[in-house]
Amino acid sequence: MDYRPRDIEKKWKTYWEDQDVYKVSNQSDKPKYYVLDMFPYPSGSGLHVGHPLGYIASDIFARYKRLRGFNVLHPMGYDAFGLPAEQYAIQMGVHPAKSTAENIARYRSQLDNLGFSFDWSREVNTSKPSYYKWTQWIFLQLFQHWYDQEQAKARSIEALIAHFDAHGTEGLKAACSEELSFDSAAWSAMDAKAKDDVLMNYRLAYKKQTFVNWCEALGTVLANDEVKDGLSERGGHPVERRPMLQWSLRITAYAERLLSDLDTLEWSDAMKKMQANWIGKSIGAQMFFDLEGSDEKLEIFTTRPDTIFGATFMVVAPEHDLVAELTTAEQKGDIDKYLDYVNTRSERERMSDVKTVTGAFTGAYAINPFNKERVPIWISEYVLKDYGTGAIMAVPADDERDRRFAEKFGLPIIDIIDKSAHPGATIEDKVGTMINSDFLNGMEVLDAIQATLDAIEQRKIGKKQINYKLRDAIYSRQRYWGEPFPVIYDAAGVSYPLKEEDLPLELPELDDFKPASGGKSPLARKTEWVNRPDGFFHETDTMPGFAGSSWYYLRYMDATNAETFAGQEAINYWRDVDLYVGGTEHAVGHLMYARVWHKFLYDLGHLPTIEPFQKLINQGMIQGVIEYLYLSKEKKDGQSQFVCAKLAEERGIEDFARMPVYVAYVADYGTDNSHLNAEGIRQFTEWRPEFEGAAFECVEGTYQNGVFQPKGEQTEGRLHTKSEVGKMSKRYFNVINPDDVVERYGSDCFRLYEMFLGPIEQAKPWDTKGIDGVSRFLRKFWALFFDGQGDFHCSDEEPTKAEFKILHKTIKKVTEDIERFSFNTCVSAFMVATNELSKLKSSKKQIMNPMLRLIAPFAPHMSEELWHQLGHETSIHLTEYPALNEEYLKEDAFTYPIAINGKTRLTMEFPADAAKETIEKEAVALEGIQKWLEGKTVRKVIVVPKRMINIVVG
RNA sequence: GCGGGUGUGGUGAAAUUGGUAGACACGCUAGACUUAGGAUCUAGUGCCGCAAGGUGUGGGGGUUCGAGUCCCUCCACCCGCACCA
Repeated sequence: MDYRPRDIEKKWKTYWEDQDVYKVSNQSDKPKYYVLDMFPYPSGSGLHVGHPLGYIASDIFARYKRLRGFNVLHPMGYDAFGLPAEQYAIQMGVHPAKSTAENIARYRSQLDNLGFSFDWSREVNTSKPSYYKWTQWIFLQLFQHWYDQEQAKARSIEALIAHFDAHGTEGLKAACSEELSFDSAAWSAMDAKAKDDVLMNYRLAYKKQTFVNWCEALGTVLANDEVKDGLSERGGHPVERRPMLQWSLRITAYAERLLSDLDTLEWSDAMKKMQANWIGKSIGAQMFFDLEGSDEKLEIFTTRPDTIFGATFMVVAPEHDLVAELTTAEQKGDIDKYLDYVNTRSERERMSDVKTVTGAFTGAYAINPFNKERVPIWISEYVLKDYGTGAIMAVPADDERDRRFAEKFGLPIIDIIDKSAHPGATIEDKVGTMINSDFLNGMEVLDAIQATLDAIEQRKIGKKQINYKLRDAIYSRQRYWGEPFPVIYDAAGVSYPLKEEDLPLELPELDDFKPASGGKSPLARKTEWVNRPDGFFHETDTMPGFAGSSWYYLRYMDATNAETFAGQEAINYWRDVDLYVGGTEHAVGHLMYARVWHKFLYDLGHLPTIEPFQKLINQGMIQGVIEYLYLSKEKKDGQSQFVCAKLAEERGIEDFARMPVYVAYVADYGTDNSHLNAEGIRQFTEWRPEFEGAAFECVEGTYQNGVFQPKGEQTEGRLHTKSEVGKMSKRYFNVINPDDVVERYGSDCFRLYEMFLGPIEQAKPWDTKGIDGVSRFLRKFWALFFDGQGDFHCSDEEPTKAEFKILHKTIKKVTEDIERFSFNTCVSAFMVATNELSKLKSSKKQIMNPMLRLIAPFAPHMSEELWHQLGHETSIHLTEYPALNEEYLKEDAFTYPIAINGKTRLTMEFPADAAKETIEKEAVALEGIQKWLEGKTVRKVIVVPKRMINIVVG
């Protein structure tokens, strides 16, 4: 019988489905294990060979754990709300629900092609009302809770109101937008709107006027992690800072727990660092500076209070609330001019240009609380509104940026730290002895910091404070394709939560998805929906992409529950995700939000664990080869001219050589036109070396939405390329569809090959060449079961010791390697075993039966087929993992490498239990060794049992 | 600039605690078979050398009987963050 992977695979796929082999129950005596993949956003271009890498690894692990006796939850679903579907809707007029459903169908068929053991009965789709009902429900919980810093947990708004009724803000320690102070009488005197505003100051989901990342091209605001280098992560459009009334999540309330609980997780150090950096904890002091001629105080934050005597000026952010008040009449011109300049600067410019020193003097002075010196107050964009208090004391002697600023504007610099004892120390290192610093003189920096902190608290001019870089997450999107907010407003603008029984608040139908005017969501145009019959108004913003993905792993535990987001029993059984597999691109976004939601639900008593994802594995990206094409045209003067340079400019690509290949219009290529499509466009989905330097005729043009539009006249030129390893993407024409590979080699081969490519966490370019080796291996393995006539011939004969040894060596190696997620070496181990068994012409049931169970997680179809050929009636995937018997691994002898001065010269076999002395004596006496010892003295002989022998001579 | 990572044959890579560097594959070379295949099998394949031998894990230095592995230093590339007070 020949190995025909596609026939086998279809047969067993149907069998598994019919038998519900991968269905998992929430009740079991077995220990639980939860293996989760980051669910995909079903994009229009389908899966490419890079996507399944993590899914294959997690599937192998899930199957392995199942065989080892665990009740394994291994689900899959779709993150189905999002921008691309909506962009597509705007362009093509297709409803996002329709295109999303089509994309999901395509993803499903691609996933089904790869032999995954997902329990599809638990599939989630974040855009379905039955799912987003609970996204809205969790949002309402966030809306109706606040964070009590004293108890370090979320508490109900009712408790907060009770506190206000009794004590006002007295004794309240709460996470809030700004510190408020009122007594109970003032609270009860407030009208509904005022009370609503106060509560918004504390709610974990709150609405507030804030500076947000506005993306004009997308017509919506974006969260910080959705902005990269001042451009939107999706689409790469410019983003600007703009004040807008927006929903936010008070994730900063959880900053400390997010940071400290990282210690409980098995994540890579890199991943923990990324999270820690994003949280950005720093310990320092809050300090108040009196303002000359004003009752106001200027609040600053510093991590270096010890440098207070070197503070020769203050800098506040241009957007700081006090700027207008601080500015004196004669400085108003300068300040206004500077503010105009700041306003013209895009976020992008601001970020890319951090070297230029700019600023303006307000004319106002602050008073140094320690030495009562007058300190001028400046504004500059290097001080950020969002961090700390948006104001600093500048110490040019001890801070690089302050120094540059002082030098540019001629401000005084007072040396305060003597670093002469620390030659290599940089300006920012916390070492040295204090000078010119009054009571701090002579102290070491670290002591001085503590002494200053004490003095600050003693003099009541500030206090020790902890600051975080983490910002609250902007939670509003001015889009259609997202979860509607379950919040309504009355005519006065007071907000009310929808009742739980009114959930889900379904997304209304719309036929035009373009944003409404004035930065409003498309929903705002549907006035009959916005204006409710009861006189209230709907919120028209929708929730961001990360809403649905922040808790989907909980829904899988009990995916069809209509009463609650997941039943308590199911949650208490599954608890948390044991293994989470996904890309690093979610290091700060998704993983941070999911952790906050988890901790919040834990606070409310819905979850038994403090963290959602115990172990995290980041699969590396599978890259493609990008062939960039450029055209050169011979000019009369002999110099070549790059025709594409102009095109590149139009397309906003700075480096012409980085242009994707498809822009070329090749009218003729020698006599062979087979590489041209119907329009005569060469889409270089593969590159042939002979194209390099080939002459051709071309016209310039653009390529949009699959249509080439020629511009300009035909010219002659030459073709040049440059290749580079990079992202696999539709726009580079380097996408390889797993379906094509599977069709040719089978999905077992595809799975094995993706694992064989290298370590799971490493990025690597896809190269189909090596797959033949894996394919050969599978056929060789298959052939072990059949004789020369193609008849099944696995015998009942008792295996030899050598055969048992091959089996158990492989069991040991594969088991250890799976446990450390080293799947590439597992595949090697299978190859080695197969090569050895082939050589022995071994085909015995006692060997092949366990061997099949060992390889089953990797090659589920083939192993199932052979398992049934061996006479079994039930699925191999429901059996037990083969047991290791170390007895077979015991060696009678060991082949020692014998080295002289560390260089291996020859090898010699000794009995495993040979005494050190015997080995030493015999090794030195060997003829092959003696010739190396001539004329030299043996100084020492090192014998490490079962390792090596080293003879030291001199 | 800061933080993290990686550097090993022509290629993907392996070497789990310091102990025979290059397992396993791809590719290449030679050969066998042939119902001529995208098939299979055999042998070889780090580099230099006919060989003996030498040499070799980004460069330089160190610790050690012994270093791809540990320490110092420099270089290159990749990823993340970036005026964070």
